[in-house]
Amino acid sequence: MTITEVSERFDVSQDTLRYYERIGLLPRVNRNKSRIRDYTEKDCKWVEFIKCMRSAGLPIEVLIEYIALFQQGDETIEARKELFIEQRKQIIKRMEDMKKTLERLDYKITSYEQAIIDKEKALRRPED
Amino acid sequence: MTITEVSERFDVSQDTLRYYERIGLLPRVNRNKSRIRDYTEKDCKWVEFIKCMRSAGLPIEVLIEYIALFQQGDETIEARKELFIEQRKQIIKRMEDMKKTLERLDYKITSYEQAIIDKEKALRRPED
DNA sequence: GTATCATTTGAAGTTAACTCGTAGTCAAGA
DNA sequence: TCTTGACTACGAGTTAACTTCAAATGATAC
Repeated sequence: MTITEVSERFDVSQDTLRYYERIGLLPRVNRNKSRIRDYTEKDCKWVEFIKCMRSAGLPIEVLIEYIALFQQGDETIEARKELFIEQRKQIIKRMEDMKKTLERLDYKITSYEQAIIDKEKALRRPED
Repeated sequence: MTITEVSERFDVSQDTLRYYERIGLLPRVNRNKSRIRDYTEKDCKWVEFIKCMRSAGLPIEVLIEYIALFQQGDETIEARKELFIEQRKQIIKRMEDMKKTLERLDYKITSYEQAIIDKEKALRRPED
């Protein structure tokens, strides 16, 4: 699979794919005889995984650490588990913050709606 | 209220408070006779509001726009409402992404736990 | 066989959101 | 009066995460 195909399939720019590989966020992708990247299904799984984790705000640095641990084999299972538990905690914290903000936005939106209705009512009153 | 007090009260650095004001994210704070900032309760409300919105990931640019609209008065209520509705949509999208990631992390954590248990069991088996 | 086009690498540039550095002001304490 | 410490403005520096650029290479189309 070429970089163009992977880029389109996962909606990640080619530059980003190369960048991820360069910084060790993606395990090194194999090249064909012309030194051009040839992505396997396994590589694609990684891309999809990274996309998912990034969309939840996990920092690249943490993901690099995870990949490194993963490549060291079964000895690092405990460490990987701890890493995920920590990230899980942070996602929950962020979701709580967002929930609070959401409630506040909802309240504001409702108030604004009421204000708009009131304004219209005032306009429709005969004495104006 | 001095900048030190506000900074401590909301856990926002003095630099950030000055920065927010400089870029128009905070309405201009009054100075005393010595040109030193003297925050009112109203100013504090803004700081708290900005902190809340930022914690949910609303971009500074959007918040600047909101403050600008707010300062133009009642004519901008509709625009402010639309701005909030758009941000609301984006927060919900991000929360959904996070929820998906969370489920995936939970699954991984459980698998790792099982793997650790299996490894320990293997160690305890008499034939080893 | 030459033009075109995707791809390669590594370095430099960009953006958002701060954060720091510098030089200067001002009020209070020794 | 001298110094100490908080504060000021504003420009420069930083960090994360990309993105763009430039020069070179290789394959394909005509």
